[in-house]
Amino acid sequence: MDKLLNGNVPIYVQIMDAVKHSIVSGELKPGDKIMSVREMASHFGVNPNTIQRALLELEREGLLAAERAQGRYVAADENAIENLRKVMAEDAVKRFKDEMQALGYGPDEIEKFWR
Amino acid sequence: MDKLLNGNVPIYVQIMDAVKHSIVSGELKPGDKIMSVREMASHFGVNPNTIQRALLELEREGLLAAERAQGRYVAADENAIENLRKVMAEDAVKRFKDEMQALGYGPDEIEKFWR
Amino acid sequence: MDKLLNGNVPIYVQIMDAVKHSIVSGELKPGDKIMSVREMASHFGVNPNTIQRALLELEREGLLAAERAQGRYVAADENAIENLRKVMAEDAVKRFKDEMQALGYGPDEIEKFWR
Amino acid sequence: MDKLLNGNVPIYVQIMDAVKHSIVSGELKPGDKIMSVREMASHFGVNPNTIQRALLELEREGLLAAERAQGRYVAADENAIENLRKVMAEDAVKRFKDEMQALGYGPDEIEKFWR
DNA sequence: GTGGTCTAGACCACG
DNA sequence: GTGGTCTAGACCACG
Repeated sequence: MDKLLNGNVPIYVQIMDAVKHSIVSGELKPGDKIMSVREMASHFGVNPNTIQRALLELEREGLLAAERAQGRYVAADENAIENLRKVMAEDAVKRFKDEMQALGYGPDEIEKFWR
Repeated sequence: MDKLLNGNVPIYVQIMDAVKHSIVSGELKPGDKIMSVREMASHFGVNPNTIQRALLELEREGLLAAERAQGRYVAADENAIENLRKVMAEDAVKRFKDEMQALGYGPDEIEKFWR
Repeated sequence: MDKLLNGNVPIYVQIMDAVKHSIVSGELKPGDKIMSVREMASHFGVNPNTIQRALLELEREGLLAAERAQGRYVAADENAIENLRKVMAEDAVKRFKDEMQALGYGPDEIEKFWR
Repeated sequence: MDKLLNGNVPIYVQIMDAVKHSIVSGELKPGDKIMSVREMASHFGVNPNTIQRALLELEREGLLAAERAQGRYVAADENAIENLRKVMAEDAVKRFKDEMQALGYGPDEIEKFWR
């Protein structure tokens, strides 16, 4: 019997994920200004420092950029976004396969669920 | 931008899921005695009442049964377990498809990730 | 000589029964809002958790439904209520027959008490 | 919504009832010796004083009698027992009718449950 | 306000 | 020992 996960994914990582989803889904396009730290903090109901950390991390990944006194915008170009989408999809696929395997379904049997 | 999930899956549901996984994976077989309420409580680090609730729910689903002073055991037969496995797999498939769609992949494009 | 019953019907079952009686007697009609958990707890002089358990059980039976922040209401329609009334009556009949049999009255002899 | 009964039938009355049932069912016949106070106390898991009170009450009703150093026996004759049976049955009938009425069944409708 | 979840801990029946 | 019930009380999400 496994241990519980009890939601131990850090909030700032969840924030990063939400922003990434907004980007790959096209809701946010290259160059678009994103919400201010304060706005996001109240939107998600978390501390502004937590938002700060998530956005800094996303800057390091090259997805966002900040311009002093102008706010943050999407820095990734179409190419980078397409890449991100692929990586996130592969992640989802991996998690899915693991889940199916835990249920006792081998790679071949998964096909059955597609027809 | 979606709201955060912030781990709002109730602990008792997570416990139910852990037990179900133990059953469909074959770790627990029909008739097997499961851990006592107190054991599970200390194993998962939660209150015995939370375990109680999860196990009662699983009894209602017909997966477990209790015998006073003897403990609980797996009440589902092979058939019921096979059924549960299928339902859980279909659930996983649905969640996966939703996730892929959120990333902008249509049903057809998902196929690409299998070759 | 039988053992004593010593009132071992759990309180939450007694609560369920009280609510069911209110419903089949027409005191509570389909769609009617019922007392809040806290109100019932103080009305019956028991812990809110005990009420909670009784009401959850009744939800599972489809008699009640809850709307977050709005309270609970009677979810059963006239048909379901009529059905419940029948089931409860058959239960009462069965208990009565058992009691009469314990007193040494066969099914035929019970008729005498009706004229 | 009614108040709960919460098992408020006094234990000594429940004991009386158990003895009466043993008598009308024929398990105990006129003249039969019954269990000692101590035996009954341990059988029912209650205080001997509670048994004492129940048996004294039954003596007052003429059902039992005690003989110093010999124990108690059934003092009622066949006639008295037959009478007791009738009274208890009428009680059961009354309680049953009340229950059915609470469920919304009139005296006539009760007949339906007999065919 | 409402219901939903959870903890901490007690006491019971049963074998 | 085991599961079953109950209390007291906290904290949460939701509107």
